[in-house]
Amino acid sequence: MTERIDTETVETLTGEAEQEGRRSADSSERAYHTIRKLLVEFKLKPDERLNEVQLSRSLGVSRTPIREALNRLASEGFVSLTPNRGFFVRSLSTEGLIDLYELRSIIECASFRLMCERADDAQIGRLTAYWASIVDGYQDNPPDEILVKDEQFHLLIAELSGNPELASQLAAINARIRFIRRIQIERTHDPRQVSSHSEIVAAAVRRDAERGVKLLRDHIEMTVSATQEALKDALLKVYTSTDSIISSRRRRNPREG
Amino acid sequence: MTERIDTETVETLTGEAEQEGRRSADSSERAYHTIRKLLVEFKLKPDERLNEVQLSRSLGVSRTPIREALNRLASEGFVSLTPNRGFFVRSLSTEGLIDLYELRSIIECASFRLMCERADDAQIGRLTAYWASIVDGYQDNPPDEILVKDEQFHLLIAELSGNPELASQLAAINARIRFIRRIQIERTHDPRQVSSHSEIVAAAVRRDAERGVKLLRDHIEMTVSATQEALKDALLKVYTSTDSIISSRRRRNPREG
DNA sequence: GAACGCAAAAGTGTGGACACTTTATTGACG
DNA sequence: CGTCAATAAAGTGTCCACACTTTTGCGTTC
Repeated sequence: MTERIDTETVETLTGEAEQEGRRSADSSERAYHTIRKLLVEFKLKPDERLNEVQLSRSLGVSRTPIREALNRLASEGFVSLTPNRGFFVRSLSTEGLIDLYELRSIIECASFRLMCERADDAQIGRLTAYWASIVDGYQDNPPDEILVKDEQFHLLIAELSGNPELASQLAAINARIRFIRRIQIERTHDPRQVSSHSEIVAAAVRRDAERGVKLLRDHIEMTVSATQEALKDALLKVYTSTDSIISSRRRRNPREG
Repeated sequence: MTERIDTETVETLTGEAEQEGRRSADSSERAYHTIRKLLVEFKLKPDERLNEVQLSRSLGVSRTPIREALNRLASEGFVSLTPNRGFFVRSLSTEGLIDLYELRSIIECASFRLMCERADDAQIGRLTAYWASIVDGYQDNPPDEILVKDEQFHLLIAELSGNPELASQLAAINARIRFIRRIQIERTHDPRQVSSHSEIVAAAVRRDAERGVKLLRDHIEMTVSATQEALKDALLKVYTSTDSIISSRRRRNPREG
């Protein structure tokens, strides 16, 4: 069976008819987003070797933009590169995820603290307004929506810290844990999420850094433990799906642990 | 005047004779390190447009590995990419640097805290041993050596936190502020650096997280103010050097702010 | 029949070509 | 003279070709 990628997912790239040669001038960019999406959505499985030729065929572009995309993804931690052997999907280990959650907690807590110090009332107002605009029926949203809204909420705090580096770091971390977060959100319909966010907003209004940091830490801590469980589901979900891109016979990279 | 890059710096790439075709299989990797070094050392100036053809000629490889290297450098924040216009050296603004120092402080303080919680005596021993091995005549080293040793010291703390993400984040941040740190170290021969490190080690041995965090914060804070001054020197150093690669008439990228 | 080695196949790494876009240059027009 | 348009030059984005490396497959040997 020749390995093929779900066309529905990839369509975006080949969308605009392309009988004749090149003209788009952003194949790399689109390849980057498409492959990244495949990674986030588990279409490409952990430890799997990425075949450049196959990817280029699937996305309808040559290997050059594929490689440029993979290089970017490599420095962002989505994939790894072994010389002369190619790119591999980042492995999915519990420890690695816990580390990322820990990093996220650090960035977010620091962001909140700085926001309390620096943000003026109008800026804090943006946070309360945003939360007010999504709080109604928050839990009734589909998981994808919840995920986006939750990420936006936390990202807004990072932006209000006044340090754009914090915001971009958080965005990068979010992208890397998104795949597991989505699964975790599907599993746990915890109403405490809502009250937790409300309390965080309240602490922000009072400029109560200590309280907010504690809330955030617990908020994230809570998800970490849920993640442990979600991970089992994830692994199941990954290794049982029939439309695997790579052929069934899966082998670990012999050069890595 | 055709723009040329100091050959002495670049030599590393063409070092091993290459009359006949290709065979190395790591041109991208070497291009990455070479260009990164050029950026760190100010050989390539802020806001300057990077000419791929020229770079490829200078480094003796084709544009393909150059572009792969630039893509990686782009996602690491060293350069930016504007479609159809190419790669530009990250601009050198005070605010941006302060943000990076702040991020560094956040990562380091969190690392220290975690190290105190998690590292066993043998691991703390590595820290004390490393510091003991470099403390003698620390300030007498050339600036480059001081920089490397200082970075290693702080990186070791991040590693001892037990969270590899923290270590890799810190390494990335260090690379981005290295160019200004070097200049700053040249300027300020502050003996407090030494005692500061010693105190940090002492706090680590006592597992005194609060004390260590305070020391680190002050330690970095101190450098930030020195950086403000160093920046003036840097800008001078950059824009007065006669063999500027960019022509005198300097224009900002019209598509950016 | 298991281990080894050799040859074919698959796959990555890089050079080079060329279309399209941006930038620089030239010349006409006000 | 300065502004604008047309044109030429330079530069990027992408494809393709091919060398070199790794992996697979097969036959040979003990």
